[in-house]
Amino acid sequence: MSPATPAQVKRHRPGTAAYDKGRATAAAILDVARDVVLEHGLRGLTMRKIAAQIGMSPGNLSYYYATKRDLLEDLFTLVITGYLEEFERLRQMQVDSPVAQLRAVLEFVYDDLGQRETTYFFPELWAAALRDDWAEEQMEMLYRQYRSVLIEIVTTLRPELDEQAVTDIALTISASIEGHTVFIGHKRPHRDRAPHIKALIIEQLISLAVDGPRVRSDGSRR
Amino acid sequence: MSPATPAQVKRHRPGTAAYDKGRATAAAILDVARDVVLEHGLRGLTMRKIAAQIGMSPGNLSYYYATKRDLLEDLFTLVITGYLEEFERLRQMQVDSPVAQLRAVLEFVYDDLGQRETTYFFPELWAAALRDDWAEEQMEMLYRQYRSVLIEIVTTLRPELDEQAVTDIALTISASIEGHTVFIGHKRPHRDRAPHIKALIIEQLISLAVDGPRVRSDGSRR
Amino acid sequence: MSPATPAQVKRHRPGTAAYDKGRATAAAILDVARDVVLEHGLRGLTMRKIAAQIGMSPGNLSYYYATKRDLLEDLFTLVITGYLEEFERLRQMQVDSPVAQLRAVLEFVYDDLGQRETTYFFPELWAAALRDDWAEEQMEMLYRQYRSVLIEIVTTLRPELDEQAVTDIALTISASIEGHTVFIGHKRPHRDRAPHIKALIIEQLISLAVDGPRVRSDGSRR
Amino acid sequence: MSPATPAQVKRHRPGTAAYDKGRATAAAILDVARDVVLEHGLRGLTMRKIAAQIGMSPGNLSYYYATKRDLLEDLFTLVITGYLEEFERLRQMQVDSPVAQLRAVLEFVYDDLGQRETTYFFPELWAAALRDDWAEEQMEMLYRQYRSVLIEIVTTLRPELDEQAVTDIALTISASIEGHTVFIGHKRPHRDRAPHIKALIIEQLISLAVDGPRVRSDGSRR
DNA sequence: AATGAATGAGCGTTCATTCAT
DNA sequence: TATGAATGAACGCTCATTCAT
Repeated sequence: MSPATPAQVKRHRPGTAAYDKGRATAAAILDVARDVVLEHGLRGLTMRKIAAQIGMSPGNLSYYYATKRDLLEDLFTLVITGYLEEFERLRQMQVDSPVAQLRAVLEFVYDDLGQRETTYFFPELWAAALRDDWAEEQMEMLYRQYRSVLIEIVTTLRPELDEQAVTDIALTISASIEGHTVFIGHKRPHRDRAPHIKALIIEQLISLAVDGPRVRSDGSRR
Repeated sequence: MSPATPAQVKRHRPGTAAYDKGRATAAAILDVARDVVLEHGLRGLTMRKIAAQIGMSPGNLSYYYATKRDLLEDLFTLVITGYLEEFERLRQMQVDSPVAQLRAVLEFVYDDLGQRETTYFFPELWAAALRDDWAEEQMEMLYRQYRSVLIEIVTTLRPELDEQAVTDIALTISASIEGHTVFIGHKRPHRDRAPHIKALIIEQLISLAVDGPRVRSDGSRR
Repeated sequence: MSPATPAQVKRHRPGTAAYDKGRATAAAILDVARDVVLEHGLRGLTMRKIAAQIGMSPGNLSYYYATKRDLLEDLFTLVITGYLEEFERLRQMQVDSPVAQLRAVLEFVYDDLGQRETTYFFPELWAAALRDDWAEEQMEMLYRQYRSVLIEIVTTLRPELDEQAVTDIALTISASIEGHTVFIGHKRPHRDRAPHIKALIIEQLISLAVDGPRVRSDGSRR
Repeated sequence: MSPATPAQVKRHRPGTAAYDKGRATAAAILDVARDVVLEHGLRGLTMRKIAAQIGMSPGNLSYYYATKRDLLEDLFTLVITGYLEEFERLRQMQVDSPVAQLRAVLEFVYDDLGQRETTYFFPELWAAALRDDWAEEQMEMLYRQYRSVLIEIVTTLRPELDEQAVTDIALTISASIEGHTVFIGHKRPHRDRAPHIKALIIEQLISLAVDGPRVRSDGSRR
C-alpha cells in the first residue's frame, strides 16, 4: 500500500516545513521513522536513531517534532490514512456482484498482510493499543472503516439480517483474517502456505457472509 | 491457565536456586515479572520494577537472573509451558466425537483469549517474535503443539485428505481465531460481542474442518 | 515607573535599528523580555520565549540582539534608567523642608517596592550582581544615584557631620528599606502589614537622619 | 554558622546512605551542592556539575537523589535547619537584660550576613521564593522563627503594646536588616563600612524596639 | 543469598546560536 | 529585515549491569 503523502500529516511544529527543503525533511523524518520501526520495533524507535539515520542533529529533529509523541502520532496517522484511502477505493470499486466485491476486499487485505510494512507494523499497533488510548482510537477508526465496507456488502447479500447480525459478521470476517499476519506474513514461518491458506480462509469467510450464521445474533439457532 | 511450576524453568543462573527457598524466590520473580508485563507492557518491564515490587535489591535480582534476557526467556517459557500442558490435556480429553473435541478445543482457545493475561501477553509475543529468533521459535513451538491437536482431530474427521491439506486446515483454523484477541479480548472494544462472534467463528471453522476446503491443497477446485 | 525610551538603550547590534521601525522593534523586544522575567524569572527567560511572545523567529531576534547577554544588558539598563530618572526628579522636587523631602523619597521607594515589577525584578538583580561584574556595576550605579539624593538631604539636615558619616547614614537608610521587598512586596506573605510597617520604618529612618547616629563614624559614642 | 548534620536531612532515596560509605557520600553531595550554588548560583547548579565535582557518575548521583528537586529541598532544609537551631540558641541565651539580648540577636544576624554562605545563599532564596511555593514556605518558616525570638524580647520590653504592634515591630526589625546583605555582605561594594553601618542600624532598631513606634498599629499617632 | 554503591551509555528535550535565503 | 533550517552542547533522568562486602 502506498503511504499517504506527508502533506496530509500535520503534527509537526507549526511554521515548520514551509519551504521545499523543510517539507522534504519532514517527509524524510516519517519515512525514516517507519523504517526504524520496521527494523527495531516500536520500542527500538528513538529520536536519536531517527536523527542519526537521516543525518541530522537531535536538536534539528526536535525542531520538526517537539516531542517523540508528536512524531509517533504523525507516523501512525500516516500509515492509517493510507489504509483509510484504500478502503474507500474498495468501497467504490465497480464490480459484477457483491460476492466478487467481498472477495476483492478480502484478497486485498490478505495480500497486504504479507507486505513487510504490514507484517511488522500491525502487531506493534495492536500492542500499542493495549496501553495507549490514542493508539486504540486510531486502530478502532481504521478497522471501523474496513468493517463499514464489509457491512455494506453483507447488507446487500443478506437483506433479511438485522443490523447487529450484519455487524457481527463483518467483525468476525475482519478479525479472522488479521491473525494470519503473524503466521503467513512477511518472512513468517508459514509464509510458503500463504496461497493455500488464503484460498481456504477467504472461501470460508465468503461462505459465512453468504450462508451463515447458523446462529442468530441473539444466540438461538436457526 | 495455571502457571508452570518453577521446577520446569531452568534458565536462571546455574548453581543458584539450589535450595527450596531459592527456587521459591526464582518463581516469585517470574510471577512478579508477569504482573509487571500485564500492567506496563513488555517495554515497561524493567529489572528495577521487578526488584522493587518483590521487595528486593536490583543487585540481588541479578543474582537470580544475571541478565534481563535470561529472565525474559524464563518468563516466556513459563507462560508457554502452561499452554503446552493445556493442549496436551485437550488432546487426551475423552469425548463422544471428533467434532465435539474440536469444538472443545476451539472454545477453550476462544475463552482463553478473553483472559487478561492472554489479551495482554500474546500481542507482545507476536511483536517480539518478529525481531527475536528465540521468541519466534518459542511461539512456533507453542502453536505447533496447538495445531498438532487440531491435526489429529481433522485427520480423524477427514481420512481422505493428505497430510498437507490437513496441516493447512489446522493452520487456517488456529490462525483465524488468534486475531480475535485484539478485538474481543479483555477490555477490547468489541468485548461485548464475544459470545456471538465466538459462536459464529467456531461453527464456521468446524464447518471448514468437516466440509472444506472446496479448494485442494494444490489450489485446484474440487 | 515609566520605562526608559528605547533611544536611551544602545546595546543592540550596531547598525541595526537605524530606522524608526527597527527602533520600535528593539523596544518591543525589551518590553516583552521584561514581561517574561516577571512571569518566569530570570532563569525562565529564554530567547525562544521572547521571540514566540513577540511573534518573531529566533533568527530574527538574534538580528536585533546577537546574544542573550546583549539583550539582558539592555533590559537591565532599561529598568535602571527608569529609576535614575525618577531619583533625579525626586532630587529636584520642590518641598517645604528637608524632612518632608526625605519622607517623600522614602515613601516613593517604599511604595515602589510593592509594585509587581520591583518585587520580582530586584531580587533577581541582587542575585545577578553576586556573579556578574557588569550587573554589580549597574546595581551600584543605581543605588549610588539613590544615595546621592539622600546625601544631599542629610547634608542639609546635619551640616555638622563629615562626609563619611553622611554617606554612612544614606547607605544605612537605603539598605534598610530594600530588604522589605521580600516581606511586604507584591503578593509577599506580609503584604497586608505594608502600611504600618512603612510608617514604622520610615519614621525610624527619618529619626536616624535627624538625630542619629549616636555612634560616630569612627565608632566612638557621642 | 555550622551546617546541620546530614543525618537530619532525609530526602534522599530511602535505603540509600545506609553504610558509612554511603552516608559520607550523601553528606558530600549536599556539601558540594552548596559550593556549586555559592559559585554558580542556583541556576548554575546542575546534577552533572555536582557529580563531576564530587567525582561520581550522574547515574550514581541520581541513586542518592532521584530528582534534582529532592536534592534542592534537602539543600535548603540543611541550610535553614542550621539557622533554626541558631535562633533557638539565641532565644535561650542567658543575658542581663532584654536590650542586651536584642543586641546579641541583631549582632549575630548582622555578622552572619557578612559570611560568604549567607551573602550568596539568601538572595537566591529570596528569588526562589518568588516562584516556588515550597521555597516560600521554607523561607517564611525560617523568618518566623527569627521573628518569634524578637517578639519575645519586645514583649518583655514593651508590655503595654498589643500583639499586632509587637509583631509589626519584629517584622520591621528583621526586614530592615536583611537588605544590608547585598550592600555590606561578603565582598559586596560597601563591605568596608560594615562595622559602622552595623552600629548605626542596630542602635536605631533597638531604639525602635524600646521607644517606637510613635505610630500605633492602627496608624494613629501617639 | 542479599545489600548498597557505582558505572556508563543512552534517553527525550531545551536552548543559545549560526546560517543561507 | 525576516524566515526556516540546522547545530551541538548540555540538561535531568533511566536503566541494565557490575561489584565489594
